[in-house]
Amino acid sequence: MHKTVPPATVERLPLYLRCLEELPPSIEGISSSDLAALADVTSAKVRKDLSTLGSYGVRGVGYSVERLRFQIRLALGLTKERGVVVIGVGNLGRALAGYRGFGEAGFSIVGLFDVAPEVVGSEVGGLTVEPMRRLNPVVRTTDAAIGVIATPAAAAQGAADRLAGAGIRSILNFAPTVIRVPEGAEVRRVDLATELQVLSFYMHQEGRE
Amino acid sequence: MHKTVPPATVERLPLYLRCLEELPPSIEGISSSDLAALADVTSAKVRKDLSTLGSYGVRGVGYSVERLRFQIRLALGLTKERGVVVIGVGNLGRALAGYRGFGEAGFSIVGLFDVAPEVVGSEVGGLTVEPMRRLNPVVRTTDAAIGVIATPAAAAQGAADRLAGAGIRSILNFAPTVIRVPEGAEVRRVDLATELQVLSFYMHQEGRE
DNA sequence: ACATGTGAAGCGCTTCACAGCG
DNA sequence: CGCTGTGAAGCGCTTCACATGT
Repeated sequence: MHKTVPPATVERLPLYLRCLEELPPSIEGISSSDLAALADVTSAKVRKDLSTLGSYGVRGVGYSVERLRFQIRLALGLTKERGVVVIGVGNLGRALAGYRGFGEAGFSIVGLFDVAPEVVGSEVGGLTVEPMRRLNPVVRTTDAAIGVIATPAAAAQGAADRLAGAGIRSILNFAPTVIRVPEGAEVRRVDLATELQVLSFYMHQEGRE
Repeated sequence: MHKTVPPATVERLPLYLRCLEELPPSIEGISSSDLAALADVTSAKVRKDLSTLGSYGVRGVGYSVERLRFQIRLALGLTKERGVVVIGVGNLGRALAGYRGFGEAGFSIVGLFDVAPEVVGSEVGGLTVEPMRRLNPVVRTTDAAIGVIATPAAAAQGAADRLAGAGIRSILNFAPTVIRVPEGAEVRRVDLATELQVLSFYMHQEGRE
């Protein structure tokens, strides 16, 4: 029944969820191959992925869109809104603060923090930027669950330490460096330069042999 | 000799390169296990990855830092600077335009484009935002190689089509939607909501059995 | 009849462990 | 001796193909 969901599947569940949420309300059911076409994956992958959540399809018919949305949200733990704190209010931090996709995805920014005195106190995306020493109390009172690091590389490890110290165990790191966190904490890294360099590889490779 | 580099390795090469570039000039050699520690991977992985580029290590000693940097840059096709055009100058587009990491990684933004008349003509990060119809000529004259989509989801497919039409075959998509491109083009997707939702899964999972 | 759910096969990545070589 | 480079084993993900169920 509740087998453990493989990491590769976990990475695709948000994709499926997004595709399902883009469907017009008139569409009540969907087959694995139709969903596969929307998500640009194979239908076998869709079926295997969904089957790890349980048997929610109907043979000969397909899946109920609404049921699927519910089950994926459940599996991802999106049953309640999760608070996000952002450290580093530079270009990227500002972009994150103004990003509307948060709410739709089940998250809300509950705190912006920076070390620079000239930034602290300014209003960004409806929130006032606070000094780092306010991190712990804000995390405590808002019950924030996720920390986003949007600092320069040199400040990233320090930010991670502060987040860990505040009890945050899920970190999204936009700084272009590897950060170390205590056992039990989870870090995901998003690195623009890496993405471009990977594209560069395949571009470069094209002309080969 | 030049075996094909596995995708998993390609994704790690930028990481190694970054770690190597952060080293002080005094360090001339490095072992696979030291590099592994910096990159937070296993030493066997480092050796296997580097061996696909050729045999550039010295048994009993390690790798020459400079040689490794050169070989990784070569493999990634970072021998010449590559031009990047950005479509969509909202919060994210602005953040990208101001991002300093581009240059260090071997890229430079050569064009910013938007459909909104109130944005076109404004100066962002040292470049003037241009209307979409200027895309083709700019790509042609600058020989831009990569397109970044920083539009809202609804405009992403159109942006991708325009990029493909301009001859761009490497696309980095920040819009939260799946885009389709012609055969032979490469797309990488960076999705904030997906990252947060994956974190949410593991957070949620923690309390289990 | 038709689409799901799933064993089984296939494939690629990771890890192991050691031969090879400076 | 120390560390690289690499076959071989182990493991997980993907794909196949069909039994299963409505």
